[in-house]
Amino acid sequence: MADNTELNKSVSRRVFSLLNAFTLREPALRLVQLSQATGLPVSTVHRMAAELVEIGALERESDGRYRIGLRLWELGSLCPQPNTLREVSLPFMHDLYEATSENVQLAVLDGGEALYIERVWGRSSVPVASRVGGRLPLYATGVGKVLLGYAPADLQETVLRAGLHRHTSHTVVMPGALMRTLRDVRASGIARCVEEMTLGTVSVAAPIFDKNRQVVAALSIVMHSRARSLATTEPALRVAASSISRQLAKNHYQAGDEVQVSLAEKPPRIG
Amino acid sequence: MADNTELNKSVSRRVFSLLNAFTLREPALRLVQLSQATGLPVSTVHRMAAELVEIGALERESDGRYRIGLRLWELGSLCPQPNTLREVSLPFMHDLYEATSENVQLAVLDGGEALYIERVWGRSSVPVASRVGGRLPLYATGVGKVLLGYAPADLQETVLRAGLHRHTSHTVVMPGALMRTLRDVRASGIARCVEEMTLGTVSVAAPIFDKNRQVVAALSIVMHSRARSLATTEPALRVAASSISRQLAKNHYQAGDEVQVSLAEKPPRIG
DNA sequence: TCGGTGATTTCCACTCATTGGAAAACGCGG
DNA sequence: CCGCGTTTTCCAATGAGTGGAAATCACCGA
Repeated sequence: MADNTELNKSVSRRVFSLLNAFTLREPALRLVQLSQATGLPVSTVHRMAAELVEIGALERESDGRYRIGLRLWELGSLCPQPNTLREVSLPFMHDLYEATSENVQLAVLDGGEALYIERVWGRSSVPVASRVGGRLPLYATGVGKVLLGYAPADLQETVLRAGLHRHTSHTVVMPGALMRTLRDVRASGIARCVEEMTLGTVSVAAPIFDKNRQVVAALSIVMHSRARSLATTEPALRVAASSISRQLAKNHYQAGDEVQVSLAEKPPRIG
Repeated sequence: MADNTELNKSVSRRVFSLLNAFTLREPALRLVQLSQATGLPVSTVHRMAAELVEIGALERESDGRYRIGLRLWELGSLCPQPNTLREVSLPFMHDLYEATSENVQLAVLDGGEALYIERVWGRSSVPVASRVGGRLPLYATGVGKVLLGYAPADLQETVLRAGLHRHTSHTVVMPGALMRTLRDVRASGIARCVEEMTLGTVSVAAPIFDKNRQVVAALSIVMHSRARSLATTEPALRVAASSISRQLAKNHYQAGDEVQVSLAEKPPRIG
């Protein structure tokens, strides 16, 4: 818990170590929990949290627990990378969902993990472990294998060296096997992931490129392992992925930076 | 620009006034711009921004401009309110989109404005002014009229007193007329908005209730004014809105708080 | 190539906001 | 009604943050 104790030099760091205490499975924390999680004295946390509530970065429930505030969500939604990708990809993701009725996901590479940016699904789709804003390991997911496959060699090594944790009996935990898979991914432009994260679900994933043919994200379909074979959904996935890439290129989207997409180009109308 | 000068007492406030300088139309700012926008001395901004970049709250481009960082997006995505609404509503929003091919939007009330939480659209949908994470006035949008119509009287007064700004020749700027509309909205459970924000677009909106029949959000369809009449889309909208309400109730969703939705309930699988 | 202008970065002594221990207030369960 | 864990308030000591100023960089036009 109290991991980041030493690095709490500045106020800003303290503030963010406080905010970072919130996670997907622990989105609401009481004062003492926050104190424990950050290693900061209770009175300090109390004062800071109160200030963050005033600012709107945090909200406080009637039961005294703190949560991430709307203003922080709003701020985060200004982040250009996920926003641009989302804006461009969503229509295609819908198409893909319509064609398959399965989960359609979009993820980027961040800090040696797959960070899920967007997800389209319906009532008949299989439940998945990923959430928008959530992270999953690169080596045991479809999107992860794509992102890792196209990543520079040193990242691949880093991930391998960090250790492959077995999630199911199908998880590939042998470095050699994984490296071979990654080469395949690169060669074929498609990654398959069969029950490596959860028994009963399989996924196919394809890379999304920017105008310089750099991989900026990965698109995947996740379905029940008894569903139609992976092979039949692959063509649709490929089409969607390259459509998105093409559209990104049109918008001059590059690597990890800018572009206002439609905001600047389409005439604003309303709802 | 330099509005919040006086209130920059604490470090946390300064940090957030810095972050708040970023907006949808100005998502990338250079050092001096940040300094101007916040009223803080350049050297101070420089030091702070550098620290925020280290933390990941900001990112810095090759051209020296700062942007909101991925970590901040990730943090914001932990905000329970939009997340829960999104998770529950999206499948229904897709259905609605499939049935109409028009923009489907979800917004909540925040700070006297409509804050857009989610949006589903396709290539054939009319372009809209709203963006996820963006804000539009309550009195000139479909979702806004719903949110305002069901809001407590004092908020209605506040909004009226703040002044109704004319966006198009159709914008209702007479307080009396607006109040009458709001009564209608409340009575009928539907709001209509005809070219009040942008010429050429119309919208219908319906409220979404929590288990205590409190309005927590508004759902709307935005389409070209020459499209099929508003009347024909209303039934579909109503159905979707009440389905979402029912689903929220199932998840014990209340007012502005918690509930882990599916995270805790469905078995985690993968992608 | 060489000034010139404006943005960025570095530096450091002053000072005031932040700190956190301690004690008081709260609130729940037994 | 008591006791324990949590939250809130308080305040004197102090070191982190500040910001003016000067150095450096980057870009442009002559």
